[in-house]
Amino acid sequence: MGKQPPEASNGRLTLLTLARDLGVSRATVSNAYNRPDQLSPALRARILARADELGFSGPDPMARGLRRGRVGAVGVLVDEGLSHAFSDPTTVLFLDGLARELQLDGLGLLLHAGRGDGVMLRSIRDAAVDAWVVLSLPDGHPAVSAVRSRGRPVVVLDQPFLPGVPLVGIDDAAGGEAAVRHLLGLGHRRLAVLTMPLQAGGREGRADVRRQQEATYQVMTRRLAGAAAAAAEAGVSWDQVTVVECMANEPDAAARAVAGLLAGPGAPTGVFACSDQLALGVLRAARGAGIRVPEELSVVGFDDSPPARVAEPPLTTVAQPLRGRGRTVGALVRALIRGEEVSSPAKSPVRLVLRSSTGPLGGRDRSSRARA
Amino acid sequence: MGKQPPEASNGRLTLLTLARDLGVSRATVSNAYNRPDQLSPALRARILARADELGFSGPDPMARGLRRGRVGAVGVLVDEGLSHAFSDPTTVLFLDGLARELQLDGLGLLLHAGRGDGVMLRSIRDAAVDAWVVLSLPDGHPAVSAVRSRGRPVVVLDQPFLPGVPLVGIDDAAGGEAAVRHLLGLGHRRLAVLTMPLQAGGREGRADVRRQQEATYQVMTRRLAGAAAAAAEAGVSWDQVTVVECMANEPDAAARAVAGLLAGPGAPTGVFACSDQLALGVLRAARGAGIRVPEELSVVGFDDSPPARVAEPPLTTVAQPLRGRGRTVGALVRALIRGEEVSSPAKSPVRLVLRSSTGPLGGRDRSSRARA
DNA sequence: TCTTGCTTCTATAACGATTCAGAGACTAAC
DNA sequence: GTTAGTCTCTGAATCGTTATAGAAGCAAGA
Repeated sequence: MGKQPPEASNGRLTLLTLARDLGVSRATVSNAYNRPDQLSPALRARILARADELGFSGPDPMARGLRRGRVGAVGVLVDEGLSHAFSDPTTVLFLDGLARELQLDGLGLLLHAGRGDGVMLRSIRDAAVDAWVVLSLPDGHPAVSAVRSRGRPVVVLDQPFLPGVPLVGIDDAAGGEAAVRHLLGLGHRRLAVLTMPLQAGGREGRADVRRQQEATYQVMTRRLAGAAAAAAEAGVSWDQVTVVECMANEPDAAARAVAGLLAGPGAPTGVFACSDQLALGVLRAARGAGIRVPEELSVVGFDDSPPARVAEPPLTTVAQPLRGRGRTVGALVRALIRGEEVSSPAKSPVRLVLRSSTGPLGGRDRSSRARA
Repeated sequence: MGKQPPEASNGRLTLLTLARDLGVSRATVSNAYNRPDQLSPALRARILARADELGFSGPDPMARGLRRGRVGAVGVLVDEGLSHAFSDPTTVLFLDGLARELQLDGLGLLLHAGRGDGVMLRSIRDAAVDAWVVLSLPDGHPAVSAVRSRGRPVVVLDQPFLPGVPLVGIDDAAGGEAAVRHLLGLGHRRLAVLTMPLQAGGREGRADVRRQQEATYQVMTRRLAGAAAAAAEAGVSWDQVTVVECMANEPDAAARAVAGLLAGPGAPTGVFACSDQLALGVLRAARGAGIRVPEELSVVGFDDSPPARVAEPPLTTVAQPLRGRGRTVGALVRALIRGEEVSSPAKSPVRLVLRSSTGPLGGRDRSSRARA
């Protein structure tokens, strides 16, 4: 009998308390929870039964985390507030896929939302997590460097690009190209493109080429580049295409941003909205202005989120694997936590889903053309 | 010079590494981060600068958590999957309010979703959190007892009721009563009530009184009781009111559940849906069946969630403070973590918001009656 | 009988920080 | 010159667990 550890008269229930009570060692109690093969089934049963009796709910997660070097949680960094993030079906599906995948290893999701202010940075410094997932943050967002300096594995969705950090993304340029090519193919020449905020904070209104290139949201830059490529291919100068930036990735913002445009002279006959959320806003604005879709106005969205399917009319849109991206990111995170080396997977291809929000220029055809 | 701690040649950067490097004690480095008043500004600056240089991102959260007894995270328990929870605007707003309030103390949100299976229970046991928030879980959900046994503060939203555990809720009965009284006041006598799942799993179709009373979701029980009280008051037997249970709290589920009802003989002229999500489904079903709202059918929702305002037509609904409930719960959690004693606040009152989805029986009035 | 091996359990050393009591040095007051 | 007080900083104890090495007991094989 060596030096006795101090009396655990603390009140708090610990492994030691239980061990004393049962007359066994701490290690044995620990093994009862973590390594059943290390002790006789009979003793294990006795320990667990007594634990239950005393109301001991197992080893303290913090101490275990310290000792083992992992806590079983993954930090998720999202832009803006939570309600903002959650009101976007795209994000929600991503998180769902991510959570499902991580649950395979019993990993939880620790959400961090904010604009990168002091509070957010502090909570990043202090967060007990095994890895990080960065969710479409703009280049230069302070939270990103805060996360990197924590020295834990990181996986990025869409952006920013960080050397040596796995990134899961899609071929945004191809998506933008497909959308605009589709509109051009239907005969539309008076085009408008609606973008999410191009820089943190956002700004409502026309975005000239300069603003387009200065965008800190590369996803937008790439989709616009694709759109421009399609235009060039059809001999349409990019200058003739009205690019409008919205204050936020929400239907309301889009509806506000296009209201004037749709009513004005030389209104576009085809609109490519860089997200379904924005496209829904366009539909709403059109309905408000008495403009028929697709007879008078064709609208293409991006994402193929659930609301796109039930929209009135159902949206033609660029589909990307939403929940699937979550699972992919989750799988990478799990591998990184296991200590494996991983690299960015190939960008998922995108695919244009044709529904009823687009039609030939001047078309009067009301028949359903859904070929999804 | 007493016994030297072992060489920190580990590779990993710790307080000790930094202390050695600078020729100061661990305690001083710790103070540089946590108690600036405990050392000279000059030394503190030197320490932080050197930390930055070496890429040391501050004290290890796990070790700090163990020593201090808190980690800076709050566990949130939600029913079903995350996507399910997030697709409900009510939940999203609640979480947003909760996150904002918790952020005041630098607390993050650790999400746990699931049906109470082994995986979920295990992740509850292993989660490093300072407190728990239980989000409308049915009575007897296994996750609830798992959480309670962890011995940390708990706050419940809506249900289940747990002795000694603060609960934030609203006056559901009054809400149900107001909704049905409103319909009765407009002259409606053929009524239907649409409920969310009454028990875990849900079931689609008519719910007889027995099923209503066996509901494990007390929120439903109470709203139904209120509705029944209003009916009784007007001399309408509860038996004459068609109560239909939906498979899920989603518009689609509601639309499916009422499709037959609206088409059939003796179709109701007034519907009280126990949530806006369900009410939206009713609107959709009505539109699909060519039934005009409110001329031929009046619909009342519950929650006053954002979609209710932009619905077509805008929903008459029972308003409850959505984001506000999140803040209230957050404030309670913060107080509990500080060690204060708290008790359940009074149930927030509810209030009927009149919009355009309800009208007098047989009414043909198309003028806007929004008085919200 | 001695060795070998297996099973079951224990003692002890980390894990990386925070906190408390106090050591020195220096200043201010008497 | 002594005492008291203030600033800085340090040493050691502690948080509750897991991992490692090894002890004790027993059975089997040579």
